[in-house]
Amino acid sequence: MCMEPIEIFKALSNESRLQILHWLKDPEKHFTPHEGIDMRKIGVCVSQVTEKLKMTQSTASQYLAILERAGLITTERIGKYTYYKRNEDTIRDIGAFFNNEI
Amino acid sequence: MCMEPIEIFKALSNESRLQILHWLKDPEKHFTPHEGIDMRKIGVCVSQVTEKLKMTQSTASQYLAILERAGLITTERIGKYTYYKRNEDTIRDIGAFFNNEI
DNA sequence: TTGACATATCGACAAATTGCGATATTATAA
DNA sequence: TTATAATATCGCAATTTGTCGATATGTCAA
Repeated sequence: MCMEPIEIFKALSNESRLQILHWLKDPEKHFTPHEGIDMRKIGVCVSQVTEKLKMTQSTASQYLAILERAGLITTERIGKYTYYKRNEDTIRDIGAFFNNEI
Repeated sequence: MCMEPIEIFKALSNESRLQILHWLKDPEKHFTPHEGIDMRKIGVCVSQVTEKLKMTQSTASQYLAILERAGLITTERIGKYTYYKRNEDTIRDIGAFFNNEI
């Protein structure tokens, strides 16, 4: 368990980032399909998030980076796409932190 | 269940405020006694928090107000003292929100 | 190699947050 | 009523965050 609660709460202190995390819970439901990729296993790419967010590519990329630095999502580059998906480990840990420390 | 997750996460995005919330879990352990008050039932006053925080009274008062606006603590004025204690309801709700929505 | 697309990063600027000192308000005791 | 202690609020400078447009970097296909 290696996480920075403050960094995590800051990452969660933004409606758009909260939505991204929520959408990633059931990506098939929220994102348009992409290159026959299994979103559940691999994740979704920046373009998909950008479209869904209705914000600029720059902002989407930065928000994903913030979530990643907080440990809430993981990243994997495949070809020219970068896929992001939830990191259930950290999400579980912060839940536990919530119950124990807060 | 009436809470603003963003406001709550912002309130939690600060080391001092996180500590206050944590200290209030077991106030007897963390605060110096005060006027024979039962801290567990009534809470702790701004002066106690100020002393423990080692910050100014102004900052302590503001941080408590932020936690209160987020619904994480409740306030009760008794005489010239204002006592604050945890609001377990909201804390439980945000935990549930975390498990369901995040 | 070049063109085109996907992503990351930089620079900017407004808005929000941090934490403080000074001051206003409230409540009690004398 | 006044002095005093406890708390809240105001105004501030410094820092961080939100969001963008522009540009740089990476990757594949032709």
